[in-house]
Amino acid sequence: MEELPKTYNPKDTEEKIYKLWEDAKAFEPKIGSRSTVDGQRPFVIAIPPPNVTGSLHMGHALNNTIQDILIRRSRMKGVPTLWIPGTDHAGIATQNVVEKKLAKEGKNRHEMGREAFEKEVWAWVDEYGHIIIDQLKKLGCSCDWSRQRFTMDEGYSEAVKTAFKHYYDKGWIYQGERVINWCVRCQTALSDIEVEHLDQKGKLYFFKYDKNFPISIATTRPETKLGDTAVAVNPEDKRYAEFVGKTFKVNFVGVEREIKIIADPNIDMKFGTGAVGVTPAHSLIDYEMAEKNGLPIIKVIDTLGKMTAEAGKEYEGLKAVEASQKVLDRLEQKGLIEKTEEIDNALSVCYRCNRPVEPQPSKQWFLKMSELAKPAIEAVEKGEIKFSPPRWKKVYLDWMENLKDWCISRQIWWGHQLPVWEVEIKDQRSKIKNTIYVGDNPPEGYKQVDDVLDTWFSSALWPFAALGWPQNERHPESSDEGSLSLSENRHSSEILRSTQNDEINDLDYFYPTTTLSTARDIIYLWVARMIFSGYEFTGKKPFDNVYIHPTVFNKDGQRMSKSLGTGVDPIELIDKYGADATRFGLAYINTGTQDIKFDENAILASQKFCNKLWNIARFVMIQMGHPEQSEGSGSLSANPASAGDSSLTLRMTPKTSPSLKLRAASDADKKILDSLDHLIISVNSNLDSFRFGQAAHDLYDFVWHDFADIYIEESKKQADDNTKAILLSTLTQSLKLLHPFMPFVTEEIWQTLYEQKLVAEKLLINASWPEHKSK
RNA sequence: GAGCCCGUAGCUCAGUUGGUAGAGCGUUGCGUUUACAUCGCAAAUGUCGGGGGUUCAAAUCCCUCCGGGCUCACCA
Repeated sequence: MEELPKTYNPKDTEEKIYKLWEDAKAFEPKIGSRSTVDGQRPFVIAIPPPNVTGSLHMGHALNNTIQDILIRRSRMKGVPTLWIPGTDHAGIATQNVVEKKLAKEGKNRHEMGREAFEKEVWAWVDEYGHIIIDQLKKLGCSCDWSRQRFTMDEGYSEAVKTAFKHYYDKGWIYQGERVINWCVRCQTALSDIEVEHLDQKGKLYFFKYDKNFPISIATTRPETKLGDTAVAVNPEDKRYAEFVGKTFKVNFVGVEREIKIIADPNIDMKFGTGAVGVTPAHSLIDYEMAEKNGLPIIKVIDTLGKMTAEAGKEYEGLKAVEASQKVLDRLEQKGLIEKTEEIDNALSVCYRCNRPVEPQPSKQWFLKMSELAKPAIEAVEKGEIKFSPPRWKKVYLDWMENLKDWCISRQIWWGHQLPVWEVEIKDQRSKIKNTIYVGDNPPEGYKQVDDVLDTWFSSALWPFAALGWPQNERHPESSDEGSLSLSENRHSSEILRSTQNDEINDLDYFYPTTTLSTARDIIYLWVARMIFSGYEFTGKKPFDNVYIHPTVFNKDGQRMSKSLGTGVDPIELIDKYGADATRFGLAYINTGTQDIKFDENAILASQKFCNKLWNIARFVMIQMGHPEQSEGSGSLSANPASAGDSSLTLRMTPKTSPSLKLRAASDADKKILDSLDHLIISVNSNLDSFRFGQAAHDLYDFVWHDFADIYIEESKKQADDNTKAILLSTLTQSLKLLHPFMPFVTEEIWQTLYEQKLVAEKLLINASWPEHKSK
């Protein structure tokens, strides 16, 4: 063992230490028997699988630091602990990335065809999909990499098909024609929550369709008015009461239309003119009104965002914006525009590409939500699943209680193709489409539908599918048929731990998981859907706790965004300050609020803190090993003289044992041991309630001030064996408590302590976690 | 329109059950004594957004207003 250098250098240790853990298989829980420590269930976290296309951002860094803290502490407690990692295929996001790459090469997916395109994406995933995983390792994440999953590996795809068939057989999946959110850029349907609303200034135009029409209307999108088939007014509105039920023929900017006046209680009499032009084809609400009132539907904008033939010859082929201007010009010419107002408007955009969403009538697949929502609401209401901070419970419930059916089909190529095969059977009168769900063998002549499932459909299954559902599911009646031919499946065969017979498998042993830690913006997209999926497919909750971590903004309070250049790259922080400093700093600033304005100083302070700890260790080791060591005498290592002293080794039992407390000879001794006791209590209770920042503050204050500034200084005046024992014990306890936060330095120091026989356990990662016994 | 979060030292933020304001960075002065200059000691700086209320006592609980941010919602 070399002498410890004066300053801690992360670059010398991080890679080496990570390898040490991996070689020791320290991240892989043993599932040999059913018994667990103190009857406790295993502690399990299923990582929010990052997109394969992703690279680590601050949110990831924070979230995965949090998870690793929980995981490492649990492991040290002696509880069987699993952190299961993986990546998400991220349908639209990944397809967009690959399409962009192809565009640079002058190719596009339509020319190359679906099969070739999918190959391209797989190649892309093989080449770049590991990047984010490597970055997680750099951060120090102690995931069990032997269990790593991908939401499109074979076993997982099986899970998706099984889930789909299950819903379909229950009659909850149906195909329907209705107005959905359509992204003109991504060329696919989106679900309601995949649409974001940007506040914008807009213009509200007041006009009449033509001069013979009795009612003025107001709109922000004149071109859509070409598709109007009605005007809706509030039934209470006396101004228009006389017209309700009548139909007027109009010539609207050169296009002949019939407009019926209808009454609808949702119309706000105070807004605009109190009369709304109803555009059934391009507005979700208007579509509903049209259905109620039997209105015709005229589609005037196509899936590319251009005007259709139905919009009229003059407008056909124009982009929506162009058509809008043309309509306005025509109205102007005819003197039909009454006024224009500036208003605040919400522009609907795609959450993946930020381009405007164009509502379109379209035939899509939907999942009925009413039944699924019930147990998911109840579980959270009754506290079976707990949100932390608790206010997110309300956010979750508000959404769940107003759930609409989920549009699950997407018109892209990258994803789980719907396990639906169709064939057209010719009837005498007409053609009838027969839809057949197929597990394995679609009948002759059937063709699989093109659509792919929403990425979140597969993410929703994550906690149990990642653990081997449905293959690992127990079927008591027919257990050993082995009909699943998984032999060719590389991934699945690795994953299916002990599927056979009475041996315990991962799903049995590790599910339900314990804690989910994630960002608030995917409570609906992901968390809610995992909850109802969990109950539906396993009959159990997917996790006990949901921890919603703060959002990390930059110093100016702006959202961190790569494209806007407002982000901070955590990998750069790791390179600059070390992984431990990055982690500790993130934990340190994760206090009460739900927003973090990121300040790099926190990482800098943590780097200094790592160094402080390092030098405390140096000091203690010098005390232990070289009582009379002279300046510059070289190695700290080969001096087992006092280290080998058995009485001293005994004192090294890491718990703040009462025996050690009794030795508190001086006030300083007493004080440091008391403080350590309090620290153990506070760190444990803070971590139990997800108060990471508070735990980090307490650790920082104790180690730096109570230990280094005060006790170490005092210890210099009372250099007896008892003091040494307290120094060493305080150090080892601090290392243990800090290990989940700063795994690398603490392990590195521990290794030196071990080599000097100052501690008994070989790896800190396996050492026992300090608990306050008297409680 | 509904809901949520925040407003404490120049900056970024702590301040679990109410009890005479704290840290890091920055600023000023001193300091190389058995680890650490990525250090130590000391110092300065706050009407705890404004106002009202409860209380012996409020940054901490209640009300209200102002300011900043977020989310949901069928205001065309």
